[in-house]
Amino acid sequence: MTGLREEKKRRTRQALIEAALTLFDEQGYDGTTVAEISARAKVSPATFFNYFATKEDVVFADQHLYDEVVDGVFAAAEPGEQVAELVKKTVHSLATAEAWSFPLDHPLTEVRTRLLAGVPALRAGYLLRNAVVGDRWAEKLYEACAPRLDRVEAAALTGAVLGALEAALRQVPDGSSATEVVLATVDRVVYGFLPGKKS
Amino acid sequence: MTGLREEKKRRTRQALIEAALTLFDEQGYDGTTVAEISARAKVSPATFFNYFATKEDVVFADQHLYDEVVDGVFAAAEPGEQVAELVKKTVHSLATAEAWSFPLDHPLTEVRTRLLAGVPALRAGYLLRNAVVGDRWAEKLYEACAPRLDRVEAAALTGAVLGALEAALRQVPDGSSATEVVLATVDRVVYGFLPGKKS
DNA sequence: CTCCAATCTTAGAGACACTATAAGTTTAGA
DNA sequence: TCTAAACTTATAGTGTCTCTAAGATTGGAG
Repeated sequence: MTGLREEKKRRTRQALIEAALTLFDEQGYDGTTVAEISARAKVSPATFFNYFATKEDVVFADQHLYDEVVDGVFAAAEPGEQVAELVKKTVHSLATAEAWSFPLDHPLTEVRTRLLAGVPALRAGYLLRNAVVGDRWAEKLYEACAPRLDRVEAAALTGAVLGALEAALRQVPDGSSATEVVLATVDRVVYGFLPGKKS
Repeated sequence: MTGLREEKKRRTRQALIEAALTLFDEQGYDGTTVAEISARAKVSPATFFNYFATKEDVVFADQHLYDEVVDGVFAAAEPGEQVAELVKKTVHSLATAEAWSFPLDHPLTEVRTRLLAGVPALRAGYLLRNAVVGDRWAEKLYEACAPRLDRVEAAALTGAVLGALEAALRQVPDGSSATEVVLATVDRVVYGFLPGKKS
């Protein structure tokens, strides 16, 4: 079923991502044109926009999968599950999701991380995608936990978790353990919202 | 000292903001060109970019003042002040700062709020500016409170507060009291980070 | 009042992201 | 092998934004 057509598309897409990240690394994001990216991937500029709606989209690759990750957590949740547990499970699932089109130890993963932190336009795109996932997360959390939480509380909780993680991870020195920071940060935020439920 | 020159510039700037917001309201953000905005304000398109670096900048007006608000809070802080107090003071100062080039009851204020929430590109810009203010806030908070907080904790705390507020305010129905939501949300986030300091 | 210098506005040319359309090419399946 | 669908591409155009240089306006000195 995975015909020659699909395989070719997959390889073109991957070639575009690799070409883009490599050029962004060498020349900067603003210093690289879509024409250069597509030339390096040996396709026409029109084809680039066939795969990615915008130039910045190529950096975010498969991040849209986060929506499905959130849905999956709540689909698997038992009714009446603790709010704190649901939040932590979601964070864990998001943190370990393979939504980056490269293995974590691939050199271009580091390039992408550096771009997301350093190029304002890309940080903005990252924050927006984060916030949109947060909207969905809040909605699911509300549905699963009402009336223990109202809509405002659910949004504040998910917003706080995502906001804290984005800011905190920015301060973690390279090579240091991000996982510990994630766990500690989530614990503290959740504890503020749900004092009785400290795990 | 406030010569005729400065006054004229101020009026041109205000005219551009009003023209832009009015047209965005009538035709949508994407459906409005810089040429239309500058025509309505009776200046050339080149002049528009003299006042605003980008089309989206016109929506954010004087939001850069938030940097000075943050600096002001920490300049006025006494050494050894409680972390919780500093955070709450900063939120209060940010919430009441006049950084919107209109009185809060001006009709265009509502238009701007609707645009920031509804147009993805503008929400992204808003989130980015929020995050940048958060970076500065975290740095100041760390300087004022070290070693009671480390850099990661300071960033997580400010990120959580800003993230929670952005998400929560999105859920508050029109006309309902945003102030109460702000206060309650900040209390909960701060309490998570500083359990002994509940106010 | 006059003129100079600084500042502000503007026109014009151009780079680049992105859209729309239509034509050409490749693949899947009958 | 032939056809229909899917994919790629060229072309032309719109709109944001940059740069440069020329024109207009203002503040201050003589």
